[in-house]
Amino acid sequence: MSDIGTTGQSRKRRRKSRVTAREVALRAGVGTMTVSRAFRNPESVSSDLRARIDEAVAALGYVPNRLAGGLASSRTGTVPVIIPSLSNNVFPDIVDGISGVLQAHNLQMLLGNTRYSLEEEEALAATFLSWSPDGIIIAGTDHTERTRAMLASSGIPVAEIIDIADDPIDMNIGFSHVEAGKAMGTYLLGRGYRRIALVAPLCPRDQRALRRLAGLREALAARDLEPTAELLYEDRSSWRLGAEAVVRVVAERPDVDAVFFANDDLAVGAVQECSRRGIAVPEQLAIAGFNGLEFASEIRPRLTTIVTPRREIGRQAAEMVVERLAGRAVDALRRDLGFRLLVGESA
Amino acid sequence: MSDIGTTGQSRKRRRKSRVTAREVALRAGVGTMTVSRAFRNPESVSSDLRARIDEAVAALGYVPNRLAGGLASSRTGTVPVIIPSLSNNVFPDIVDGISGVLQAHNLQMLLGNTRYSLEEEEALAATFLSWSPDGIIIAGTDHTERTRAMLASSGIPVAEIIDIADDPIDMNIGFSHVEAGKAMGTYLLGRGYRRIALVAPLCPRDQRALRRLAGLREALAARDLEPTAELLYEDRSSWRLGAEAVVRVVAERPDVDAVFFANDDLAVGAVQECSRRGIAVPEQLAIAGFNGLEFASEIRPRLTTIVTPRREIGRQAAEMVVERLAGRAVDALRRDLGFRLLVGESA
DNA sequence: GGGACCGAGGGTACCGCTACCATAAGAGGT
DNA sequence: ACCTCTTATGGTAGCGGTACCCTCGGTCCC
Repeated sequence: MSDIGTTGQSRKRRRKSRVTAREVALRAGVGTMTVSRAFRNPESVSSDLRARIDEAVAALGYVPNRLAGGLASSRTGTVPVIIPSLSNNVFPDIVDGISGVLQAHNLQMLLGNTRYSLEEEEALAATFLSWSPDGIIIAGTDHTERTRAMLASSGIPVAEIIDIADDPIDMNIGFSHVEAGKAMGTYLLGRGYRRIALVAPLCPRDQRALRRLAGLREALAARDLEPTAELLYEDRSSWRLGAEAVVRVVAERPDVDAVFFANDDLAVGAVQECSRRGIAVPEQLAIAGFNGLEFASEIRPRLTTIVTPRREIGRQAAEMVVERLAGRAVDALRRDLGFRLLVGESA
Repeated sequence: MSDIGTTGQSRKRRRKSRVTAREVALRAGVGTMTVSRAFRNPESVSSDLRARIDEAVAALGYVPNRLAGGLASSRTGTVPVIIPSLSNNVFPDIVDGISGVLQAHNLQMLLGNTRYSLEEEEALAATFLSWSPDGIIIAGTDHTERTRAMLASSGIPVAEIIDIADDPIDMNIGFSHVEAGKAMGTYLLGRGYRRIALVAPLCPRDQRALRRLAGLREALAARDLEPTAELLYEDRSSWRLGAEAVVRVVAERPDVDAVFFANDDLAVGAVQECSRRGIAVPEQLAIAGFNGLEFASEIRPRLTTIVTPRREIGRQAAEMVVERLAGRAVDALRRDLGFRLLVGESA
């Protein structure tokens, strides 16, 4: 043991050697804790020291290591958001609402995409939780048992959004898709339509879309009616798919007088296709959509649809998480933000 | 001081006391290192011990703490993606391309949204870097000096995407927006249009949109022409904005025979508005868009636009980052994936 | 048969920061 | 003048893994 390890530093395993708080502290002639404080709560450090620290930080290009900070404090300032899709305009709106609030509170949003798979959702939840997030926002109320268990036992604020359920894991902000579907059904019935077809994507399993259909079916059942036809597609929603669907409906069930599409993308595609084929909307065939996306009101005939409070859902969910993190109790854990029937000319 | 702090463990600051590797190791009767190996490289652990560890993990519900792992190894398995917007369909496509590849390689994608602000971009880059990411993908080639410096000195693979530049920070995958604009200009000129108006959003500063306009202007200049009118909007692109823009153009410059919109959202809104107002497209007014979004081909007249390789950009960028992380050299650091002129009926 | 070699497994010193103290220096009250 | 009460600052022990060694038993080969 003459020369092995005697240098005392050759065995260090460092690779990148970023600037650390200690180096800043040395240069500024303060303790590391003061550097730490200067970053997290500048007012608690005298302006003299703060200036010296600022100088050192700038000179050395110090960037605090969040991993170390998170490990030590078990607070990371992150809030993962788990959603099933990005391609649909629905989720970007929600995410926008969330990120505005989180950003204002210095929280970092992490986005995860499940592609409508509960297995991927579970994997994402596990991954995110292993990062010790401060809170978590997740779309939907349908999860695997393990996902529920993980979230419930995580001890952090959990907000399930978009849909509402009777037994949320923790907080729940959204609206009832069943009620929304029912409202559309009631409206269509009120307009005199009786032979109604339903079209939905499954993507592969969009529970909320199915719930909207269920609500519409309920409305029909209340009048002893049932859907004249039902089309469920495995593919992603798109204008093209809506166009195909409406063609199929008309071909297979010419008696149908109205079609409810589970989302606006399908419905708009259908409206366009009808205009191409000379099918009068709504005289020959009424068309209704869901979500109230911008373009629904830009086509002619304007789409009759259900406007959903997407941005508001995101905003409130994020605010509830923030409240919780601030240690304040949140009053209504379960919030039904409702929806609005937008009557256009298509139905 | 009879009972305060005398127990010797009450002073520990633990709060959540998650299950740790040590507990798993104890239960399985192995060392912590073996637990660690069992997670990262299962083959290197004998099947006997592995089984015991698996049992303990399941029984205790152990989830490794990524913060600790990342701090110790300085590898976190994360790749932040910084984009300017989500509302536009353009970015979800790119993100999809990226996330598919990253997911396949067990890398976690983190999404950041700059809202087209270079300041927010800088803040995001700093935040993400403080999480010790393995690589980073960032939209665009225009950054603040500090952003460039941070990324360049980070020592991790950096992929700038969508646009191409002469002096990328590291890797660069995209296409030339100038060339794309020029291609559209050449096409429009070839079709006989001479009095061309340009419309773009700034959002507030979408450099790529401006470059497309610049390219178009170049094409005009080659024939000693210049744009008949230019409209730049601060608002986000939308159908409505496109509709407003086309109305304004027609009102203010009735002599305009073609309008180039910097993106399809605007262009489609314009086409719709024209059909509402009985303006014949393209006979009275030709309309061209940019991006090749799905709905561009679903309206009538079909939009003439430039199709951009969005998903492919995302895919290749992610793959280049993955290659680098695997220690392999990437052959072409700078890749121009080109674009495609899609001739519809609108111009 | 003995030593080099190999691969599985374990000990332990870190990674860089922050919670929890302890300490020191004023401030203020009597 | 003395003592308590703040307020500003620093020391230090973790947070929970992993890199870097090291040991140990078995193989292989001369």
